[in-house]
Amino acid sequence: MAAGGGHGSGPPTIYDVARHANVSIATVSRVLNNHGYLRPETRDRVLQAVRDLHFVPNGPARQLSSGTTKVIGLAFIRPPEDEMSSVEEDSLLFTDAVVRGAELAAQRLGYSLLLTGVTEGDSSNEVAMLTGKADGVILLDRVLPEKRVAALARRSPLVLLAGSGKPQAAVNVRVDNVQGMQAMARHLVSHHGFRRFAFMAGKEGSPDSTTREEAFTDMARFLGGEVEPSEEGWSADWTTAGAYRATRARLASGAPLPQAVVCANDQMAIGVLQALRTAGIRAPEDVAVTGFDDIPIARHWQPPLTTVRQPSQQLGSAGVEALVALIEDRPNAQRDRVLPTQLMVRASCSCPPPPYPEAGLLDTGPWRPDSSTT
Amino acid sequence: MAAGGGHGSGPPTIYDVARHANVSIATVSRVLNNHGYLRPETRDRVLQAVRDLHFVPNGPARQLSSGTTKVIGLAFIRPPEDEMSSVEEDSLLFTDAVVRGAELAAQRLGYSLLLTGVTEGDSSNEVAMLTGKADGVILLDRVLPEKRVAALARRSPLVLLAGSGKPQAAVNVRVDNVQGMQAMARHLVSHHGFRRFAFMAGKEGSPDSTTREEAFTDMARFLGGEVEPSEEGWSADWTTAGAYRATRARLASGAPLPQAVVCANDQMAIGVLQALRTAGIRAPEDVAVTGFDDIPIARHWQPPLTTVRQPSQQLGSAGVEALVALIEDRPNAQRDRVLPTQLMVRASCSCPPPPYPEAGLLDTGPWRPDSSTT
DNA sequence: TTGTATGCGTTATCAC
DNA sequence: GTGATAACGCATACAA
Repeated sequence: MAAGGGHGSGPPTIYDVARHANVSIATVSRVLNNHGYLRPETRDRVLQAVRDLHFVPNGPARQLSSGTTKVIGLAFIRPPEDEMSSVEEDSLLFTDAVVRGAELAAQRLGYSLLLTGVTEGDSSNEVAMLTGKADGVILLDRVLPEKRVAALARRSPLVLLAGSGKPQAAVNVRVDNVQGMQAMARHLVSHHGFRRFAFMAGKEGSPDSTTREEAFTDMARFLGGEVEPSEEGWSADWTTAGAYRATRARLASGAPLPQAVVCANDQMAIGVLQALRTAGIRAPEDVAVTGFDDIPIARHWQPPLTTVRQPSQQLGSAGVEALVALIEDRPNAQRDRVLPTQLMVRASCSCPPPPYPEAGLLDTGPWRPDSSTT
Repeated sequence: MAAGGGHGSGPPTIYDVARHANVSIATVSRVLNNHGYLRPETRDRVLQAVRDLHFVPNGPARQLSSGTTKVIGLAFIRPPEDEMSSVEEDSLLFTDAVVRGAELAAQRLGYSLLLTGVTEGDSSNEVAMLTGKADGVILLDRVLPEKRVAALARRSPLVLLAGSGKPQAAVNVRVDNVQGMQAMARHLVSHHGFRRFAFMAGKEGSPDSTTREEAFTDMARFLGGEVEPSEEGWSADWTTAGAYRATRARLASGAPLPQAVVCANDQMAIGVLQALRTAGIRAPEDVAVTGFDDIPIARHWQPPLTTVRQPSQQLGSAGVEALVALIEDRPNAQRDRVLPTQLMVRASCSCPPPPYPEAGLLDTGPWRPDSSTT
């Protein structure tokens, strides 16, 4: 109720401005919003009053009256604080990049971003509340189970980012997992001649992991390769530590190793590499290892990681654009959008390193994007 | 005005809930906010109605009425889009980390974060507008000139993050640039015996850059070293690309090189390293290079970067905490807060690498924090 | 061209 | 315990 900060007797309102300029509040509102035509003289008087009083419009009042907030809510999963290795910390870059892209697009379109990190167990209706504060909501990577998504979508414009792409309830913007993994399979089978693979899956039931696994497995088999069932222990929970443990266990079993381990993300690929190194197995000479995402350290790792790049920033931007189209009811709104991925060939698949390992780093950074698809 | 999304006839209000539960809106408001005492029976009826109707309170209305938004505005400088190298884009930018920390603290304290990137020329009163939408505002680095800061502080609780610490108008939360840079100077002069330095400054007028430069210069000179004036071209705009260009220009001038280039942040250090490499100059053998921030890729770079770690996330958290204390008028509010920094000694200063370069990567990753101050 | 009056959905102050 | 009802600050339909 009270202004709260000891900042005088509350901020000035349009009433104050109106009095100061000898006009009505309607006139003030008009000049503030460039509506109707006013005598320039009046206009100037109002603007002067605005400056004199350091008037700033009250957001909530404006929003309440206009029925629109010009705010976009973005919810993302915040990992538990305790189990964050440095590699995990790096992985947050994906989220950060998405946020950055979203903020940029929002700004361009005249919206602001309301950020909401939700912890795994969600607990409260934190994200439902977003609905009341924003004109639309973006959900990043499965912050909500599908049922609740459908419910949300009924109440507010909604965009799902980096999800499975299945929910019909909302607009989906995601990345082309299938294309990326197919390119990977082609490269490993056709270029390197590998036949025996293992696929390191992410968290059980994760759509991203499932999609990537299926895409790789299908294509590899189609090309004559074979993939160990992930029940053989090739499964972790997206984390480096998990993949490290899984790989060590697998090594201890004594079963013959595959020629290549294809991982559902970069963090796990790094875990696999660590485990191999610890066991004295060379990569990529003895076993090739690949990842997915192209997190920043991927190209700085030893060996530099062959992986699939996904455009994180664009994902954020595209999400906001889709949402705004939805909010503003534009007909050209695409119900779904799939962003391309790109195979980044580096050394961990046993491709030879380029002459100047870091020459490309001022540019987009790959040693060499895959060219087999061009 | 209109509901806008074709989502029925507008979201339900407390009136709808009241009707559905056969009570008055006052009662609904009471159960929603846990005020006064109500008959449990009534309470349940209302809650049931809330569920039935999927009611979510209208934020703006609530905010207008209560006079508080429970929102914190965070403004940061957004680098020009065209000037974003992969290092800028991919690396956990200092800004991203701060945002993350801020979001976390805000959530804990019951606030949400409203993000506003401001482009260099500021142009509009974007950040002034924040004042009308949030209970308080955080300004990251140098988003506003000092005069406007003072004006803002008069109108709203205000926290300056990573600023000079000078403005008395607002609360300052920052990092101990001086201590970090002094440690760096001591290490380079006393341990390595370097005498001739250059300092690569960040954006002109940025308090962080100025402070770091002064701290390093003063200490280095005190220890008998000399530092080229930054007018000699050792100045960029915090970016890798800028530092790369500046360094190339400097090399082209033919002037003798310093023994070490100390940079105001990691991104620029990387730019310097790139430029040196391109020119066939070895680092750290011919010229040592150091950074500031300890962004994640710093320790993965070749050579791994000697730098000063600053607790970026904590900076964000501390900023929010200080702001909330200000907003809620708590007396224990510290006017100023300075977070410690830590010198991270790696290879780019020509210190020898540790036996297993990547051994620490599953942990927090530094090779070796500086021990000269202990 | 400008002023008057009403409504936006809540919270909170009264009465009952 | 619960129900009317007056703000909150702004936008806007309708008058003038």
